[in-house]
Amino acid sequence: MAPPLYQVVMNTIVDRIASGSLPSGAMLPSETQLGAELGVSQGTARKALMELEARGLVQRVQGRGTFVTVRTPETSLFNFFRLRNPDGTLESPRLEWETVRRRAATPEERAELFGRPESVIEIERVRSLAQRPVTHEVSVVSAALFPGLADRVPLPNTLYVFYQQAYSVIIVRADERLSAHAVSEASAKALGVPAGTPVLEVRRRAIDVLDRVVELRSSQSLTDQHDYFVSVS
Amino acid sequence: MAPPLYQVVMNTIVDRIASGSLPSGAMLPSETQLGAELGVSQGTARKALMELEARGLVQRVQGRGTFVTVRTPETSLFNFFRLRNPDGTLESPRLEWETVRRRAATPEERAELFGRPESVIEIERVRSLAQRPVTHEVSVVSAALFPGLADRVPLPNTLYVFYQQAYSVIIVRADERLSAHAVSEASAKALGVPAGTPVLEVRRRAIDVLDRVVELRSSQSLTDQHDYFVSVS
DNA sequence: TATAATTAGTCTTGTATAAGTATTGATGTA
DNA sequence: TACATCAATACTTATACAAGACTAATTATA
Repeated sequence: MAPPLYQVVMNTIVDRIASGSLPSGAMLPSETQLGAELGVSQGTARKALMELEARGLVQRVQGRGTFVTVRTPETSLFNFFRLRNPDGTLESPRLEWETVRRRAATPEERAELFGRPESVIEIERVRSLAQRPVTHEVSVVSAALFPGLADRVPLPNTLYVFYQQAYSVIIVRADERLSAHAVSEASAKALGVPAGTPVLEVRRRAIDVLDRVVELRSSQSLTDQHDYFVSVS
Repeated sequence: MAPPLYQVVMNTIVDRIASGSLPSGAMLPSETQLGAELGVSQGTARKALMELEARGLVQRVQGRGTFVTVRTPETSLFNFFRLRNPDGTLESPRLEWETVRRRAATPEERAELFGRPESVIEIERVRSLAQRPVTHEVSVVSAALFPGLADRVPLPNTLYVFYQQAYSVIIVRADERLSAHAVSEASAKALGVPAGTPVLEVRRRAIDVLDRVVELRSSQSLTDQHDYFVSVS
């Protein structure tokens, strides 16, 4: 069965974005141009663009055009870093320190990550809010998918923006499993809290626009001063 | 400025659902009928219906029709009760006990809840998974918005389904603030765990189809055997 | 009972027109 | 001349409508 035309149009655009030929912030062809270029009507091109907007991949404004969604630290924060003050406001978290190393993948990581990588890059970080360490997180990505990443330390504060800018890997959604535990030994040391302190543990699988699991991240956060904010529907 | 026609169509349908004249599971008029009835084209009626589907208010299947989304305990569970086994599966949580009482609203509750109620109904519950109490939750709703609710104990297991069936109050989304704490004294007693046990606290504001905050819920859960599952995008 | 025809619904595509945005160029004035 | 103002215009997306294709359930028929 042939897929509908508008899906064909969608796929070509997704490919162009994922390949980097339409970089972050770039203006897409207009509905009319796109239709002419791909041999469909303006209405069909329009439907594809609206679908992509609904998925958050592009943004459209009447009278101006359609643009590849720009992931700034702020928007990325809003989506994936979600510690908030009790009143709902948010300061920027500060990156205290990080270590980046390359190592062999565990069997679980091989099974979960896209490409079944033999070798992974592990990024360990401590973030602080209000002059106080609050989050200890470890991110793991395939070394093959992010060549040379380990040589680019220090990495930018917001990894998802960096993935998109430097590797055209666009994170669009994530699964998270949350639990409350007594802080782990490693995190207790990293955060400078006594053993037994309750922490919020978040285990996240980040998924990109091509539906690939490209990052595993596990974090422990202190939530006596801040809340982890979620909006569900 | 007159709103676009498709929004007018949307609003009339939302009103019909919220008023109960289109109950849960009911079939809506077809695109063609709806268009004729409201004096717009089939395409415009279609656009309204698709928008409502995107919001989860109706479900459409080609060749059959459009139906008001049915909230079963299962779908409601999937949306708003999110404790999972580590492997992602889910048993049905059992309702251990509940108490329902009417009392004066606190100033915070008055400020948050729709209608600034003087009087609220408080529903306290303990749920268990695998023969073990895991969640202690307290829900608070406006007494005016849910008349007679306190007289209907025992309440059904899933409140959101009940709200829709009995009061045509349709919860469509929620804000949640999560944190990890040592268990509160009340919850320690309710769950039968020692003081100091880490629990996941969830404070939720549930919002209905008319954009009203209709329920405040605070729960404490044990997460040593289960995870709290979230999907973000 | 099986099978074909019909009906009633959504889905896809196309076209015309409205409305919003930004640029350009003319015009008036200090 | 230099500069601000304003109208025209050449883009863009948004709205609305219409025709035909596809899909599922029901009804008629062999």
